[in-house]
Amino acid sequence: MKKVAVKTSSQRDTITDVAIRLFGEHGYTGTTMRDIAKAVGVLPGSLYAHIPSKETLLLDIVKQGIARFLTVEHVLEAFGDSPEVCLRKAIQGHIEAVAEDPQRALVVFHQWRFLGEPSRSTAIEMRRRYADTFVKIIDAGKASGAFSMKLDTRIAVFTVLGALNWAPEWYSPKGPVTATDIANSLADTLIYGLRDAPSRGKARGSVAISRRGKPKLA
Amino acid sequence: MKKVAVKTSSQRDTITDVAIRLFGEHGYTGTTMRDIAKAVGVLPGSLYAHIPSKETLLLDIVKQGIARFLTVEHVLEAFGDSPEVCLRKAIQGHIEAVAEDPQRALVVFHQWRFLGEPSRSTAIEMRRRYADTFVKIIDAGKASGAFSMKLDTRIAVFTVLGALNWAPEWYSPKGPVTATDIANSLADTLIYGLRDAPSRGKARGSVAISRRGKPKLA
DNA sequence: CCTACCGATCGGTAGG
DNA sequence: CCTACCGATCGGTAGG
Repeated sequence: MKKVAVKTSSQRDTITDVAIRLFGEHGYTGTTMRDIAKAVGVLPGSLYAHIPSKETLLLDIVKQGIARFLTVEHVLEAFGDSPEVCLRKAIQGHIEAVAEDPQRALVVFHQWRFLGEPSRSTAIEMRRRYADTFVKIIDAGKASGAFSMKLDTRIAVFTVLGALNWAPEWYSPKGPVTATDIANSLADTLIYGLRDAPSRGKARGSVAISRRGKPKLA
Repeated sequence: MKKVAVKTSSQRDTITDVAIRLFGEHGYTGTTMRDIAKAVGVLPGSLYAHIPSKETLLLDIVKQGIARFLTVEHVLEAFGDSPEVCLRKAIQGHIEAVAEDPQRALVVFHQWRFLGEPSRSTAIEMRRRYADTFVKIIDAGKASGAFSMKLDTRIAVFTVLGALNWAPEWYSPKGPVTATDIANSLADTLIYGLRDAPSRGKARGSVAISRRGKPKLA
């Protein structure tokens, strides 16, 4: 027995949803308002009865999209969790958000650049805050001994986020493996990879990663 | 004592180089021929004395770019190398190619979609061949026992390539860490991560990654 | 490589 | 949400 009144989405929601798909596939600059109008089923000018501009559409998608990813911040609140469990939960949350809408993830990861100021700075700050969740987990892991102390936190975070952010490029709900299995596979590889190992950093005889200056997370 | 005749690059090379930077920063569809002309220092129509079209410019950049990455295929020829050493060399080669020109890498990874057929299919085939290098290394590692037999090769390759392909988003030659150190850090994390571990695949009690069908590498 | 220009298309609007 | 349209800009070309 399913509720029949599933909530009629507003026309603005329809436009936003169409824009996510087109921005994801052809990029923001590669999508025209006429493309969106045609896919929605109205004439180009009619879109402006529901939205103020093309850029507002992108801003809404990016802001709500990053906000969705930011829900994984909750994993930090479970104090009982070890850094490994914390990282696994964060990876699961991230892949869940990707699987929920891979095209939206693509827009969030690549199209925010086309926002004008000050929207662009807002998006960058939200992304920075998201990355910071992973910084905290990895730093906690280094402190607890779960992860190698030889790790450069900045590079470790980019390694993890890189592997995760590539997922929307290949994930398909019709693919052979479920999102949950993908998340656990990524978590296994990344968590084991961050552990200490006798040979780490000795590959070319280097004692540790040499720095030219202060660490800095973009 | 340096040779003074450094080779005067042709105007076409200049145009291509400018296009790499603009396509990398604003995307193919976000860059106009007028943008390129202004940056080169000629009037828009003058570009067509050197190139046939905007898309030819993209095709050249993408083809030469992937070809640069394909030079890492050579690591497969060293039969004496263990899969671990092979993977480390491949990662080093990849990061070298990224560091050599991060913007070109960005175009190779994201702008090939805007090629029309049959160029697009050619680019996809070259990318598939590149990914196949990593498939072979990981399969060899699974066979030799270097990497976990529980690994799904397809997911493992995407994990590695995801971490590597994200590098141009954050790498800077003026950054605090050298490209060589970045490559070795990535190699450490990924190689250790792919090894077998008692708890792998047991995170949620799953015996192995369940499949809905046959494996398939995009 | 410039002058001068082409038809097509862009994001967006006035008025209903 | 449509009709009808705006000025700006697009990739590309002819002729020199």
